[in-house]
Amino acid sequence: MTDSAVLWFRRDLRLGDLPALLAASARAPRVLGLFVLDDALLRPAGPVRTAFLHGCLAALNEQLDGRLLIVKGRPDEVVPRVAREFGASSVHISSDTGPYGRERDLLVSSEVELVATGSPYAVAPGRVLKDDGTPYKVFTPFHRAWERHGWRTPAETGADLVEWIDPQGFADRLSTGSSTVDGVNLPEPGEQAAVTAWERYRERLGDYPKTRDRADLSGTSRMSAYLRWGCVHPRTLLAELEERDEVYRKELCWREFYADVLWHRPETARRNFDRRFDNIEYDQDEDRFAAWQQGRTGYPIVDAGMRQLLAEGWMHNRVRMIVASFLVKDLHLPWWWGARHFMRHLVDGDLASNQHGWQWTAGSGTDAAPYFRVFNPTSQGEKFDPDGDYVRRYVPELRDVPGGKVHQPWKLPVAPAGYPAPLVDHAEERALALARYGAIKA
DNA sequence: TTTTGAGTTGTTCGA
DNA sequence: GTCGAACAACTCAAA
Repeated sequence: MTDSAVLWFRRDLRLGDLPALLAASARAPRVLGLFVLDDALLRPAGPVRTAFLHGCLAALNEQLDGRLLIVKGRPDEVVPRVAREFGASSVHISSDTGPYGRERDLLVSSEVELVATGSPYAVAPGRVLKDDGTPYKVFTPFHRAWERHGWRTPAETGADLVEWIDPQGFADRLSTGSSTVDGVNLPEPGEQAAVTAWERYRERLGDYPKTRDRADLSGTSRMSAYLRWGCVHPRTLLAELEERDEVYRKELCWREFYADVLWHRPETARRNFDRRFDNIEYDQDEDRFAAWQQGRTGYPIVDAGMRQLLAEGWMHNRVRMIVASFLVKDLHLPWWWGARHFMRHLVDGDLASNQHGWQWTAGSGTDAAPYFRVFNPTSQGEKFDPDGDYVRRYVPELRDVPGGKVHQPWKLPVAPAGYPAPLVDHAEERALALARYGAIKA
């Protein structure tokens, strides 16, 4: 037993149910909390996710009575230096199972003793395997095996477990950056906010199966940003679900499935999971891409979604599928263009869920949508935003169009001022998409 | 090894 | 308006 240890926070910005903290406390009575602002990690993130991160760091710092050490730099340089400086013999982490995190941790572990305890998942990626020892490629059997595997109950941890080392005077110490972005409505950051949001949502969990697909209602839990930064662990949520919450539990499992897929196939963060789709013909139309990004396609549900993304750093899950289908199958643009845009703007942007969600839409992923499954943006709008409230909330040009009529503005006697005509004809583009997908099968 | 049942999220067409 | 079938085979998982 030595005197002190480092707890290096990454995507586990909390103190409750944190096994790495338990492990650190078993090694040393005095612990230094560290976060490394790593350019490589933050590069794909835009101002929104960065601001939310800073908010979470500020909240964590407050929980530690101002003793969180934030340092900018390369982890393989910063972490060993900090450990040396504070006389720590071990550095404790929760595993990061993404492609970048794995390489980074391998590099750091050649310099210091890196002790990994726990992961951001109820079941760590790589644990659920088929009887023959190979990973699952289809969700439903993975889900069955994942439920069978099970997970621990939440660990009892908290700030009072150790004495936190005060890093006052450490030369490179930074304070947290801004936790706001002009014009963007972000969720309240931090562990306490996550717990409060979850407690409030729990009362409405029973409605989840009925309302989760409705863009106009607040039927989803909006825990994604908190799960992204580990303000709360999925185990904590799972422990409070009941039998009847199967649909919600399944959604948490999707997050674990995609993390598992990325663990086994790290290259699929950039490339098609199914390499046969490398031959699909995509267009390279920057103007159409810009119209999609800005929410000026002339299809109201698509434009509302893209504008919600810019206004809130978040988009309703159903609408994410609609805009993704539109980019890939109506505009014929590469899925990774859309994936990159999402990763830049989403406050909950998670590499595994994002890249594989996009590949599902594009047809190139695990358990992919059959290629003939092309979302119709008009009927999806009418189905999941029946009164048009969602569209009017984000598209002011259509604010005076009543009810569900808002989904087909081109049918109105007078075209709404300032709103664009449809960028493409859906029926035509659908036929073209089917033809291109059919071509690679031949 | 072989066989069998099944596979997130949809649309369109024709009866 | 409502309903079922077609869309297309193919791969996966497990018995």
